[in-house]
Amino acid sequence: MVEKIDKRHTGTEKIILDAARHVFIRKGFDGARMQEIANEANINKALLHYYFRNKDKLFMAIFVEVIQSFILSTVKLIRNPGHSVFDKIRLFVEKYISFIQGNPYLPGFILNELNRRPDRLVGIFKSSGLELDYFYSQIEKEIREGKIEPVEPEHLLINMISMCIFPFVGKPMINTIILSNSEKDFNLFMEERKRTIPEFIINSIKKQKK
Amino acid sequence: MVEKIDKRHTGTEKIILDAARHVFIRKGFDGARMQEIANEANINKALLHYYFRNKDKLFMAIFVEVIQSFILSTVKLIRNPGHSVFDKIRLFVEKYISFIQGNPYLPGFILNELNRRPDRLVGIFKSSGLELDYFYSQIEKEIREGKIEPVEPEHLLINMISMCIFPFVGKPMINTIILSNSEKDFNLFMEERKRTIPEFIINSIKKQKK
DNA sequence: TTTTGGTTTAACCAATTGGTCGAAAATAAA
DNA sequence: TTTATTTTCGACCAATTGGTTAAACCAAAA
Repeated sequence: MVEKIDKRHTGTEKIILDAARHVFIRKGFDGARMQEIANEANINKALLHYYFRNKDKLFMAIFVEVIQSFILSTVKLIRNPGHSVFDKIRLFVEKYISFIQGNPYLPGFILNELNRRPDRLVGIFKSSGLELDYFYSQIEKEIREGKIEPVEPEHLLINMISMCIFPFVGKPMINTIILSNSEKDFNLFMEERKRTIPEFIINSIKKQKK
Repeated sequence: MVEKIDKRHTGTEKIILDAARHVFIRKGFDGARMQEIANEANINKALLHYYFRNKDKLFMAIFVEVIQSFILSTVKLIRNPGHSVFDKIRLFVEKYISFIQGNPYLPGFILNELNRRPDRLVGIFKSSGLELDYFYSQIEKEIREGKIEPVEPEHLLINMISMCIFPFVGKPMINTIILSNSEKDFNLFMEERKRTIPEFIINSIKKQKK
């Protein structure tokens, strides 16, 4: 109990936030216990309330932070000009999956809380400057230029995101159903998907040579 | 409070299960309250414990039921012989999305509980006779016959399931980000996907004419 | 009518949980 | 050093929650 965690140059506030993020992501809002967060931060429970008045405030603090980091990783990729749609698809899938591999419980956490209290979301999203129009116009432009087959941009985007995120949310299911018989493990499967998904998408929308 | 819900030919046990299913799916295990379930069933809280010894037992009862209904709707489609892979893809997407439209909170509930207590899952899945080998062999057969391009069956299946389920899990996100500017609503979007997804998949794996 | 068995209820209990309070350290200001 | 301010803590509280109990209810059998 004595071992003080290396504080670096950060204060108690940061320590609390780190602990809270861990616990909330593992257990969700309802499952998380203030005491558990306090333990993980090696501090007194009363301190939580000293820095963040109540559980709700503490939760929102990390929820906002987490969602914004998630959105940011999306925006950067999609907005970048100078890449063709195909390039962006390859880049997006590769980087997005890698990002989630580093934070495998993020999607489940976000999706769960999103559905439990949808109202809380809107403001966060609006304020994080997610802008998809540029990506949509680029797709429509390349369709007109005959580089790719006609597709609905919204569906293409959702398809791409679905195929990247869903496996992480459904990981226990996939492990049981899909990979049970083979000796393949989940991480290897997701590595394959970095190659497999862009192939799959591009194959579908690239202009056919008749 | 007096209005007795139509019991049909079922007893209190069924009434409790129905109430429990509603509350658990809405709130998850941690968020659900025995009292709330009792209220929704118009019975005394002690009765819950009389029929199902404790919260855990009650939860497992409905969890198993729900998962099996979900799996069953998958198995039926995939196993059916006499359909080509393309037919099955069209049928699967159409029926699967329709099924979830009728139970829109099922995927979120299942995925969440799956991740919270993965261990509980395995047994349920094993006992529900999910068998994918037939589908895999059929795909490999049609690849050999030159009907479809070479693809990894596991990835194809996960892609298909991802594109169907994910939008429901991420509904609040989609509503905010994707459909906010257009007047399109979510249900219409999913109706479109019944056409859009099979098109997208088949386009990707159908044999190219050079 | 009395008995018997399962069913239902109100009242209660112990444990947990989010949150508070006043005092003690620790730190900064004077 | 003395004083004021901020940070940390142990102890406590009120409310909630899962679970129990003993008694009441009620239909069918005896």
